[in-house]
Amino acid sequence: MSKAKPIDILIASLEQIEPLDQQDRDLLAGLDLRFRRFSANNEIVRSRTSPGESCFIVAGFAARAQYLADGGRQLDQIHVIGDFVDLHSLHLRQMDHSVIAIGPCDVAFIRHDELVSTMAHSPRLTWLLWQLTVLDGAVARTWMTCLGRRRAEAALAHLICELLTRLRRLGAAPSNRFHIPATQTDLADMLGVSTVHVNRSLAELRARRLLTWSRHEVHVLDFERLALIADFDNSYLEPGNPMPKYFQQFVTS
Amino acid sequence: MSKAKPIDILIASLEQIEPLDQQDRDLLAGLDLRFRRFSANNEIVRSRTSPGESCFIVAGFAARAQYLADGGRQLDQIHVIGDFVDLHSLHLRQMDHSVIAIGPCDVAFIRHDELVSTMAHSPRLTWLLWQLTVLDGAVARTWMTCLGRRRAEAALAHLICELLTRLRRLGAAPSNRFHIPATQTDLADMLGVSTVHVNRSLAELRARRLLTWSRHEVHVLDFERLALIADFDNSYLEPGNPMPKYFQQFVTS
DNA sequence: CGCTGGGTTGATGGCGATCAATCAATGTGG
DNA sequence: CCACATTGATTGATCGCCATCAACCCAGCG
Repeated sequence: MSKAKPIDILIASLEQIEPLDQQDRDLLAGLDLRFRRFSANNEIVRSRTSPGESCFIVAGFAARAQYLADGGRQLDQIHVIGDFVDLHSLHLRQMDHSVIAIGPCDVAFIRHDELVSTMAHSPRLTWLLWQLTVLDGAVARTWMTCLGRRRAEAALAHLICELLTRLRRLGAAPSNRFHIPATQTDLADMLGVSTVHVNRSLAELRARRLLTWSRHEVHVLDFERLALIADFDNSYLEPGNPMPKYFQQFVTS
Repeated sequence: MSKAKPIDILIASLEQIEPLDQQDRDLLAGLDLRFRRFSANNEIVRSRTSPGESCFIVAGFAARAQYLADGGRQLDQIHVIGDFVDLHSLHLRQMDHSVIAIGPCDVAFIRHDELVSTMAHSPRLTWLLWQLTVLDGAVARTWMTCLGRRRAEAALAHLICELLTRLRRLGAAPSNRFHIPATQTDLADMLGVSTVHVNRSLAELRARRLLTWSRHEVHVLDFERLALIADFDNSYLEPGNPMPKYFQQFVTS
């Protein structure tokens, strides 16, 4: 685990879903990666463009953002290390959203043609990458329910539960503490409320002694109760179905 | 087009993205379909189950729904004829949402094993089905922005613009009129507001002479202005990238 | 006919927006 | 080392969107 190469981060992320065989790992390890560091609020992928590469997060946090005519923005989803944030561009003729850095963020890019030929050699990787986009949809739907039907405090609690659950799985949240460089402005754009209201919702969670959040350091004091007021159910974060056998047996046409 | 068999509806839907060759059409035509009619508010696919089949809409409307602990629900997306609404269950170990009928709805089910072996014979169908799930995500993100950052009236206008755009493409909205059996309660659960407020937002749109909506018959009078207040941009509804050549050349391992 | 589900309208109140001020932390140039 | 600027967090005051409760209408239907 120490001195993990960037590609190992992606491999580990995929193996959370399903174990890879050595051949798949070799295929991935053979990929030609381009690296770049972004600082807060910079665009990793720009809306309305047609990138020739997809990217995953090597370090830090990123988010998907849609911009409005009035200059406002909605953050749809927050992504953590290992997330293949821009698999979508493989299929989208034009990006419907931007991917932006939340705090400093290291990103690895893979050219689409390389990605495709890798998949052509591995039904399992094809299946897994497809699945990533489907699981992504489940996260999106869950967040929609927060936006549409929960009050800001509950939605914020839900977001924190989700982040903690995901980071804990990566071993990045020892004793329910984690670092996240998001500002209250970022949270406001995520929750669809004003920064002032985020501040008050957060103050309320603190007052209830459910968590502390200071200087970008979050400490969840009572996950159980936090999950309760958030109406949080982690099953949407679970891995999906393993690849069916039949999928393996591709026939060259 | 007349007397279309149910599978032709799916084929037409896929060919909106990319033309199929005869072999792919034959593969689809050979699928064993199970049909069932649902009436309003009945569950086509139930949340938290693990279906062994996926389904597409043959006639009518359906929606994805997530339920809350307090008994409320959020409708995440409305689906129309030809939509492969439940491709997700192929990948999800457990459904994170229900699919319910909005008004009477005819649905065709395909067993997962059949679907998978069909894909195993056609990289193009694999690519297209994957793409459907990705495009689905783009629609979801766009709706999130409506939920988070638009007032009810604008969000409602946006929803109507989306429906009209999709139905027009299917030839199901002659002269900007279409039928939809959704009640104001359904719209409220979609928009994340109360039925009373839906009623008032709708009244406002009528007062501005942008549309009429009565007895489940919608007539959009001024699409341009409706799109303007909705901040509607249809590009997220466009087809995605065609299958890259390399994807074709699967290697049997 | 009365019942029922949906649509419409009014009154009242709360959540959250907006404007504004203050404060804490950090950075910058002199 | 200190004035000054900048960024983000916090708090108060006021306002508006939308929830909630309640009544009423209307069409379809047994």
